[in-house]
Amino acid sequence: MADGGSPARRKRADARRNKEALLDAAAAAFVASGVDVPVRDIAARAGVGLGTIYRHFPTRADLIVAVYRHQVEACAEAGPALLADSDTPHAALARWIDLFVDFLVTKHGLAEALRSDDASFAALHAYFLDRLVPVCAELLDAAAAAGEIFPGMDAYELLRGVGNLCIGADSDPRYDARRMVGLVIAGLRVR
Amino acid sequence: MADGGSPARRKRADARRNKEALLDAAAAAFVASGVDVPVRDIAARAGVGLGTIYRHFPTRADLIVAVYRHQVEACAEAGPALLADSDTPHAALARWIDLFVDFLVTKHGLAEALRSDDASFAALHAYFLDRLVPVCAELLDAAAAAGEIFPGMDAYELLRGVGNLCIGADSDPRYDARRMVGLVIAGLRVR
DNA sequence: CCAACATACGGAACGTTGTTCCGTTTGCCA
DNA sequence: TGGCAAACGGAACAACGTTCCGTATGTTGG
Repeated sequence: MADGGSPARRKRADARRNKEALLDAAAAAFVASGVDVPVRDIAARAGVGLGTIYRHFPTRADLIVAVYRHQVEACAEAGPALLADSDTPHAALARWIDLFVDFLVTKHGLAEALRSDDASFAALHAYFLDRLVPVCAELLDAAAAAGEIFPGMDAYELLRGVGNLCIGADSDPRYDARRMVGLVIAGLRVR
Repeated sequence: MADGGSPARRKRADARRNKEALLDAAAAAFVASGVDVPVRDIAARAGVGLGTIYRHFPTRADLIVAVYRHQVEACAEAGPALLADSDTPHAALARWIDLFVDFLVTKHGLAEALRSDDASFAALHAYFLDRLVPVCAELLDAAAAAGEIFPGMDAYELLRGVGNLCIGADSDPRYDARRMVGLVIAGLRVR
């Protein structure tokens, strides 16, 4: 358990408890009110003070990353699997992007936060990009190598665009982010 | 009947003057700090009090619409002209969308405001849609009639998606909204 | 088991921004 | 020019993010 050598002392029990409570409370609050939910609401749900939430998660991005880390990891890991399972690299790309879109549109306000240039979201930005851009690049390269899409598409730009297309998709019945993303993926094809 | 004809009394001179000053100040403030610039900043630029700005422009949307009305009108009117001048309806559509994108990406924060579901932006939403959706629909219909794109694309959805793609395009050198929008337009083509 | 100390906690307090409200000023017309 | 409706200004309040420090408590050495 001790992470050998590192002098990182075991945290106090109440600190660990509060961190867990905050994660649970934040997850619930995000579902109920979106990732923009006021910090006070999360603290109240968790039954802790404001100081506590800022001590454990200095920025909102830290909290969001902590809450959604597992799902982002799952999405990242699905990339190679889809490439192996799909008929063509382009199909794998399309299915992977669909996973990403499904994830984003079901998280109230996450797409907005993801593209925000607010400094307090830098960690969020960085985490998503670090984890997903390489996967997307791999899929793009495979599809380009197979001659299915024109080469040179930048993975960051594609993800950024797809993320943008997901903004507000959950609060407008006349807008279907999946259909628009589908157009983008179709537009990538060589003709 | 008593209010028949034009009962609209001529406004007081100071009121007209202040409204003009506010429009100028808002235009400058939008350029300098984006359409999210604090109301106080606009009031200070115009040299008026807070009450005055709210009296003339009850919501931020009213102010934004007033500032950009001319440019939106110009964009709307360019639609039929492009249809007449271009080689094909699809080309006209592409050029018109480019106009729209150029307009959006040069207005700090406007794309965000446009897609916001905040009630105070309802008037903005309504104005842009009323003015631009019919034009876009006309271009889409023409392209579909010419067999260049698959039929059934909804003008509202396309504009909404294009607007989304423009969000944050002016603060990220790695992201080119025009290229992403180009993919969408390419994706519309029948193959 | 207890004391002493580092750790962690809670929430008051402050800054920013949107929005309302009302006492005061001012343009306009008779 | 007098009077009044129109318009003005900014104080005041609410919501929110963020900081800070006096207080409480888990942990550990004796």
